[in-house]
Amino acid sequence: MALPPGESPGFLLWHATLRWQRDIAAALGPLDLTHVQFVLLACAWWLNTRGEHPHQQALARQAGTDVKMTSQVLRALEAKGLVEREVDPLDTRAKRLRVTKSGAELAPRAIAAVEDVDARFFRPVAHADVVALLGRLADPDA
Amino acid sequence: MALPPGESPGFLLWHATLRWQRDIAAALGPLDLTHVQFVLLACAWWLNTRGEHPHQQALARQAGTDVKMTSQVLRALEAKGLVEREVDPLDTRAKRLRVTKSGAELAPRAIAAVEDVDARFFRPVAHADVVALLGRLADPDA
DNA sequence: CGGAGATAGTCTGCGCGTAGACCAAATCGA
DNA sequence: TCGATTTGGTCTACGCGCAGACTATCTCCG
Repeated sequence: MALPPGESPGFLLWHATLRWQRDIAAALGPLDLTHVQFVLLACAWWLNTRGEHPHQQALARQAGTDVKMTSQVLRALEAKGLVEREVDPLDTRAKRLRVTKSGAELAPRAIAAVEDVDARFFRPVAHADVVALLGRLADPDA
Repeated sequence: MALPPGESPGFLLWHATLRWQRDIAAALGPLDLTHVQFVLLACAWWLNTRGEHPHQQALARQAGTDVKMTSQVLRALEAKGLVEREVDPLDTRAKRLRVTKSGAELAPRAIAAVEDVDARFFRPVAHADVVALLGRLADPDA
């Protein structure tokens, strides 16, 4: 019990992410995107460029987001005219995702903004170290 | 642009923290505490054992939490009978925090549970590496 | 064919996490 | 001393993040 918890790894992880999220939010604010909106837009856009029009489930899997939240955020993106959700004729339960022209124009700019934040945020540490360490923590089975 | 973002440090940081938060929540659930409730209870308890009865602001500074959320969560802890918020006679705006007998009994158990999660969660990596890396990311000015 | 179970998506509810506005009390300075 | 500013705390609002329940559809198997 060595509080104050300045040395607790979990505490540091938590605060590092909070700080990172604030930086990301500040960078995406001018683009009128939240962090999660960005992630889903970017993932959908990337899949679209590969010729895939994923279901919401597939996108959630790709982005590592909760399916229920994905549903909700995608509707927000749809309301902003950045994506379209069309019913899959082969499975009328599911919806295929298509990034609109406006979304396709926004996505690369948002990605650049986020990569810029990442570069600045992680500048104090070596890239390979971060990826190795966080990769193991984010998904120990990988 | 190397999506899927499996290699993006920010993406990994985000997901590592999400996973950690789920583990923490699972460990604290049986104690009827959320993560933030735990942090504030533990910090207040620790300060109390040092003979300090901090204001909410001071506790928020110690825990690195938002002041407004701290206010709200402390009222939840008060409703559970874990802390008391008594008006400071020297500054009637402020409230001094005192962990109750019940809170003082719960805090060490919760701390043990969280330390257990941390030990398991960070087992795949070296403790010194994590602290060095996350410490710099959590507070680059330190 | 028809019922059982699985799957895609949505709805409700709760607790952070952050921002902006607000109030009351304390402090500082002319 | 009185007014301006600062400080401690609360309120409202919005968007995650997660859990549980719900509908509609699809699939599989007898």
